[in-house]
Amino acid sequence: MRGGWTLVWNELARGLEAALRAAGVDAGVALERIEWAVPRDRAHGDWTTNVAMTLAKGARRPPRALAEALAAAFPLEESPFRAVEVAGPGFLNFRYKEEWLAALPDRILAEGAAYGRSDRGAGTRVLVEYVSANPTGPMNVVSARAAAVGSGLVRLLDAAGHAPASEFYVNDSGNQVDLLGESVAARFAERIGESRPLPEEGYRGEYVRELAARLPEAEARAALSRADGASWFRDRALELVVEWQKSDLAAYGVTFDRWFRESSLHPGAVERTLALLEARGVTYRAERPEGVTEAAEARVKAEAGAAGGSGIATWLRTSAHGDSMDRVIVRSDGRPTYLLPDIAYHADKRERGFRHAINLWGPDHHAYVATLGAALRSLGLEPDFLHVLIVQQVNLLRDGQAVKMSKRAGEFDTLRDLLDDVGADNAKFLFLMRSSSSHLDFDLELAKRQNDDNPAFYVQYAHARIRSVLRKAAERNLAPAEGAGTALEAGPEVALARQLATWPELVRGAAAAREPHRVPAYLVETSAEFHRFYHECRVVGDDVAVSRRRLRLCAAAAQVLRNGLALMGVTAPERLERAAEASA
RNA sequence: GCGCCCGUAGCUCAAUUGGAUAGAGCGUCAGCCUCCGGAGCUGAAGGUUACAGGUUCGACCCCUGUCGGGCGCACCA
Repeated sequence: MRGGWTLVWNELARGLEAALRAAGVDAGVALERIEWAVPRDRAHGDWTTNVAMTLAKGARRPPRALAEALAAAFPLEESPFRAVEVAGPGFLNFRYKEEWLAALPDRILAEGAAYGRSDRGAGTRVLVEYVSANPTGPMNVVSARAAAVGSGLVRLLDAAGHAPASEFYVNDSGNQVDLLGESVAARFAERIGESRPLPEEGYRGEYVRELAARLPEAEARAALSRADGASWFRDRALELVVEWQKSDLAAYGVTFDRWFRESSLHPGAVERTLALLEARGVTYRAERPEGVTEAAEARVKAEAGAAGGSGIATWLRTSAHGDSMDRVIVRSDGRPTYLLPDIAYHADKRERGFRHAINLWGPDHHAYVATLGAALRSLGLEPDFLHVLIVQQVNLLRDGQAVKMSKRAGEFDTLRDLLDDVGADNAKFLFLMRSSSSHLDFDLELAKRQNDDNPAFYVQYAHARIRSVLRKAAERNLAPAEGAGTALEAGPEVALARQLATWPELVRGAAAAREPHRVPAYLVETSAEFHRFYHECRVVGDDVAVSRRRLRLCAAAAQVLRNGLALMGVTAPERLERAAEASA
């Protein structure tokens, strides 16, 4: 084990290995698959494992008997545990030594911001791509959710010992940006009193006029009269929108290691990828797909009669890797479809050394997961290279009523609107609170509330409250105890210390499952545990020894809250100002 | 028609990758401030995990089917 991290599961694994040897069980590779958990029910101890049940069959011993043997052979003396019990069908339940818990606040404070970090990810390089909103307009609230989840996931992976990088894929080729350029050109013409039609499918939002107003006028006038002026407007509009997106995300506290331009893949990487696919023999030229599942068959027939079947195209055999049908990668007119540069982009990620690509996509792309995954496998990438997280839609509510979002009219709630309304901390906390795969009701009023209706506030309040107590203690020249404290008092003190002890495991598990929403849930629990402790235990009191011990525990709790909030990109305030007007 | 996601307390959501008696917040009801931040805390009520089968020591989780909701099914991106 590298580093000085407090990792209870390392202690457990070491002890268990010894116990297995002593019990004559050859766990072999199974040891890697053993699950350790903090039981939901505290009556079941501080840590539990089902190892006896999972190894029983291989060891040809009844789970209960195996558990008894392991419990007897577990070297408790040098472990953080005073007892191990066998329960139920064969669970092994461990209980902390009092002195181990009493010393925990010291370790937490010594490790500081590193408490909770581990090397379990073994430095695996992971590229997290998120938001990647089309550079054609303002970002919406789903992008805000993706930004919160994506940046949180990157920090979480880093804390768990992976080597993550973040990327925003700028879709700067194709019809959409051409249309944006045309739309801006039309609005610029309108601005200077000339006539240039807004394209049928053009962008009509008010922001297009704002973009037009920010163009350098002389150059824009010149471009307007040139035959090839459209590309000038497209390029300028694109740069303005990308800068706009960058600054909005920065205001939200979200930055990326790289903004990757799709245009950089054309034509070199795209052509190389096509050649590679052809060399692997996974493409063919035809008018119709050859590989089609029975389910998609009817649809293909229907399409053939309609607009489709317009000539000989190049197809990729994605159906060989689980897609419902083969897909066109080069149209009959020779232009690549969106799929080909996407494959090239992901091949590029792999070539850059990333072992996993985690993509956060909107709900409208979930059908594409199977297609891209199959395409990458047909290129020879590892089956587990691509991992897509669907970030589900957000329903904005105001006092329980749906807020209307009409994209057509250009009147929709943008990421910026959201920030201005509820603030970055509240937005991020609430977005991260829920599993990203489930639809989210986001109540704008609740998000601004300064009480425990609002979990972001609740956790920040707990932190500020602790800092306030520490300040109060300092006024009385009371400092937290140094060195190993005396044993904690049974009840709230021990309960709080136990809660703090599980933080590293929470980080590890959340990172492994790629579920950042476990972090805010843990922080809410920890805050509640602190408030309970605070309510029952006078911290700054007459007994100096007790005061200093409790201050130490408080400081450790604040450290854990701060570490958790940092993973979410949420601030941990030293004090909270009371809202100007109290609620009536 | 086909595919994917979802269905958990009145509401919004969890449930440590198949673990022990399914938990939080809100809302409802009943309590707690001579004292460190009451912006808080305690307790109660509230469940056939949509439904029906199956798999096994054990199922909200996996499999099959049914019902209900969302999304997607271009040589668009």
